[in-house]
Amino acid sequence: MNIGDAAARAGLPAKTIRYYEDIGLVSPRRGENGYRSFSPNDLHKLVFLGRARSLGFSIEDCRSLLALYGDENRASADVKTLARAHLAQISDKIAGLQAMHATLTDLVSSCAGDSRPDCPILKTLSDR
Amino acid sequence: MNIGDAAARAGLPAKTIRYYEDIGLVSPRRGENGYRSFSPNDLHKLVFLGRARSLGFSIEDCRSLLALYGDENRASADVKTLARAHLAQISDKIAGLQAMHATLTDLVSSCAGDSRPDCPILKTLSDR
DNA sequence: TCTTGACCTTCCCCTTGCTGGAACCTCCAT
DNA sequence: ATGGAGGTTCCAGCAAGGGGAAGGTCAAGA
Repeated sequence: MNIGDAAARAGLPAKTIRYYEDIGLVSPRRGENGYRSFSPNDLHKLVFLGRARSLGFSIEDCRSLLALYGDENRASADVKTLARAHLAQISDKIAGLQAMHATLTDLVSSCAGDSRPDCPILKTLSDR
Repeated sequence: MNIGDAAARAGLPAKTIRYYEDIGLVSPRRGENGYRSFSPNDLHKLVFLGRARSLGFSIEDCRSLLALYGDENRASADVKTLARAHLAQISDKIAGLQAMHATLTDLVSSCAGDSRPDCPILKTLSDR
């Protein structure tokens, strides 16, 4: 299967797949013509990667997850640890964003939003 | 005031301040020796930038905010519009992260996390 | 057979918002 | 005069790809 089909089936841009090959996440064979040839297993990996990425796992996490997936003797504890660490990062991000959101919501609601220059948003940002 | 003092007072790394000068957000004068010399107004801008950045505004948003701040004839509506757009982006990000969080929480809680290889997390990622 | 258009290849630069480091200059205190 | 703590520039790199150029290949239609 050529990269275009693999991309369509995996739901990933071809560019992304090439990048994944570049960094060693997948290693499709090459045909006589130099085209990448994706096996069902390669495709499967790509789908796996797409899902892991859509859950916010970093590329390095994905590399670890793929390794664990391929390891018959893995301990599910290792997967769980990785996922929990990621979960904690997500929580942190959410908390940070919610703090921003709260502050900004206050500021926005206190701003008249008319043609006059007075603006509590700018005032807050520039306050001494 | 030299960059080190400006950095300490603004709560920004010196590197960041040099970067901000590079992209035209601040324009401190230069002394005879080539050192940057920050005026109180420059410092004020840096503090402004630090706060805006900490609220998640992009550099380009910061540029606009600074321009609005310096414009006596601004309409507060323009500031509000900018802030609201940013708020919407934050909301989107939060929603995305919360969806990830929910999914991952489910997966994590369903994983035994022991020494056996069976793992619903990997199973979900690799499911056909 | 020729050509056209879709697909593939590599390559390098661009993005965001900095951060680290190398090589070098300047200032102040001893 | 010398040492160390500042400052300066420039270059490289991070995540995770995206854009686009220059060129090779393949399959179908005239």
